[in-house]
Amino acid sequence: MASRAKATILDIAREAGVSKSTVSLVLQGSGLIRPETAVKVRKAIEDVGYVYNRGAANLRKAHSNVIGMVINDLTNPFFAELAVGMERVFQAAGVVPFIANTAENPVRQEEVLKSMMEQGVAGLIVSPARGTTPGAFRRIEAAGVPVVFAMRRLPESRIPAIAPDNRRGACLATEHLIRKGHRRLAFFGGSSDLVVYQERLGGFLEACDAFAIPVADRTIVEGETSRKGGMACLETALAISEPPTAALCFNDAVAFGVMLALRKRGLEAGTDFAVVGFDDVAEAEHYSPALTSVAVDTAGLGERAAHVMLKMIQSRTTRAEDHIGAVSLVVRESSGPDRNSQVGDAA
Amino acid sequence: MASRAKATILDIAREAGVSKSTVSLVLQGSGLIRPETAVKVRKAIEDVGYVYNRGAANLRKAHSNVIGMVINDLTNPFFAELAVGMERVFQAAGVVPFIANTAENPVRQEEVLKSMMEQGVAGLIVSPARGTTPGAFRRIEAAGVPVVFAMRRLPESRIPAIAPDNRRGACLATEHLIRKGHRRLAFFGGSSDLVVYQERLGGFLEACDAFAIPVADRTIVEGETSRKGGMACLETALAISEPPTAALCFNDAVAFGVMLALRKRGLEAGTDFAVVGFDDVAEAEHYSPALTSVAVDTAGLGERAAHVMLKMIQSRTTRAEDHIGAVSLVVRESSGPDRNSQVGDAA
DNA sequence: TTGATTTATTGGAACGTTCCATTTATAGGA
DNA sequence: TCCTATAAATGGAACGTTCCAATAAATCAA
Repeated sequence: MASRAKATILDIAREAGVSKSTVSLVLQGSGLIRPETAVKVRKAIEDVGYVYNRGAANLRKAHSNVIGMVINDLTNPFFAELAVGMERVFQAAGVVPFIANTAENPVRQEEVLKSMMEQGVAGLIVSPARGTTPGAFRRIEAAGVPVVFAMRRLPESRIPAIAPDNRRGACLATEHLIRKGHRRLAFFGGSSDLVVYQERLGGFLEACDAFAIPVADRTIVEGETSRKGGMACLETALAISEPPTAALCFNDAVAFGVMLALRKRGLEAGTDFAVVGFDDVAEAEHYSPALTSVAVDTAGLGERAAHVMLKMIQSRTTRAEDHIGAVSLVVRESSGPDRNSQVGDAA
Repeated sequence: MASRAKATILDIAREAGVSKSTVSLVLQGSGLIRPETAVKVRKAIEDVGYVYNRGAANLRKAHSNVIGMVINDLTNPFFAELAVGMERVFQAAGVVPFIANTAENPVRQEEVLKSMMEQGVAGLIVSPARGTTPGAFRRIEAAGVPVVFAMRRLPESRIPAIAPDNRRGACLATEHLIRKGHRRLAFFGGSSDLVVYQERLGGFLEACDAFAIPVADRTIVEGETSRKGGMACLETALAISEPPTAALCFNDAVAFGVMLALRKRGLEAGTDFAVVGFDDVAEAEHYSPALTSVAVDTAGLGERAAHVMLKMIQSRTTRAEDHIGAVSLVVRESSGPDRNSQVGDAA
């Protein structure tokens, strides 16, 4: 089974008694080949244990069938879901997406992008690492390889982005808290170097403005976008003189951290302090108490991003429109009314 | 910036006024080149926006610098952690791992493996999808590409596997439950087509035997390895006449499902029913109640797998030894004593 | 039968690299 | 000065494909 040195198209040609061109045609499923010849060739392919050399083929074929997905944190189930959504549509299109993780490290991201370019990817879907410099994609754009940003965008960049309506989601969630009677509100986690952060915080402030919450009653605590970060945020916020009674968190991970910190203090999320998350990861529903969160349809955004990418490749363009995904607030147990408020549960 | 048609080594040569061979040497960091020449060439590379064509290079260079990681379920944070562990060591070695997800689908896995082979990977680290046929890797082995299994192994295969000591972990956990006074024990989730399942169940039964638990008091419920599966398992188990008072779960996802189902019934894990998970994902610690689980050092296993792979590539072999990782039981709140037992909390 | 048309098949020239065998330039020793 | 040794740079032949233009075989119309 299979000779030592790897078989090429010529070995197959010899084995089947045809020319290399014929073998190539069969490999591409050309209709020009007489069926019986094709069968003969295919048998030879089996016999010699041939594996197609896509590198060699790409040397002639202009573009490849691989698309790169560069993701900033695979450990976050949120991004894993995104990846899965994309894969679904790529699979149907016969493209194989290769995923790489940058672990939120711009240097690593640079390496990964370089490697993918060298590999000759047809396109790149990227969720950029925090701190990515605007110039990081200049060379890739110059090379004419289409890029789409997913979930995150870069401050000043003409690269199309697929992202949820962060501002509206945050606004919705904040309104919800205010309607529950909360008047001293916090925004927990994230940092201002992320566009997403600015959008979400913007929505929070917009709602505060709309309901005339005094600036003094808005507590904003930046922090890591992780459980640990969330725990720290709560501690910081409760230490101030007139602490908030409710918080919108940058994402669900932060929210889980906040809930954990509450429990450690003997407080209960929902009754003693209202918590709302963002992203609505699968876990949110199963937490105790179940987490109120802004659902962003992660897998759907992944599919959308993949579609945009395919279209860009097909039409050989490097431009496309941004896409803003609809969001909705999923109210669960973690966002109860303010205990000291007269307003109560209404609305 | 960057001409339209993509630049090649020859364009650089022309630009820098040297031969293509010189450029190639510079690209490989050869010491044979006079430093000033190298500088000149590197400048030209920048100027023309050159991107290295690894496909073309691999045509001559025997083998590439990319390693494929084929993972059965990226959504499971457990596997994401594994991937991250591997990436750490590959990065240090200057190899870029490309990850692909098979979504637990053998057909998809076949496509993914084929695609990676065509791409000319130097090696493959695989966590095989459920239902993988033993022959799936025959061609890859025949082609001389090293393969390592991570976390899962195949029934009859000479491919080296890196996996935790499942049997011992299950045994440890079961002993713990028995020492807590439980006498009617369950094993929840998973299915017998997985080697891992057989090992974990084996450990469970071994401990049962050691403590002379009657066969009638052992409840084994197969099911999906997800929260949903766990919920179903509990329902099934509680429906029988003498239901178990404790369960070892196939993995943490199942355990979370069991805890959720308990809460829905108004029962509390730890006090009303003891639950032990397997894998000790990050979430386990933060759950409420915190989940007792068997820690397997996921990232460590990932690193180990990556090291084995690098060694195989280096020594051009396709064989290596299996690796069995140490496990330990992390006792938290979910595994309280049996309420009706005299034995109590001792040990 | 002959020429035109269609259907199958085929050689050969790319594609962008690497690497070996040479050539050319530089320096050192007599 | 010439010869040799070393250092630096180079041309050309691969590598495994694709694709164009060309050939060969089969079919058809006259």
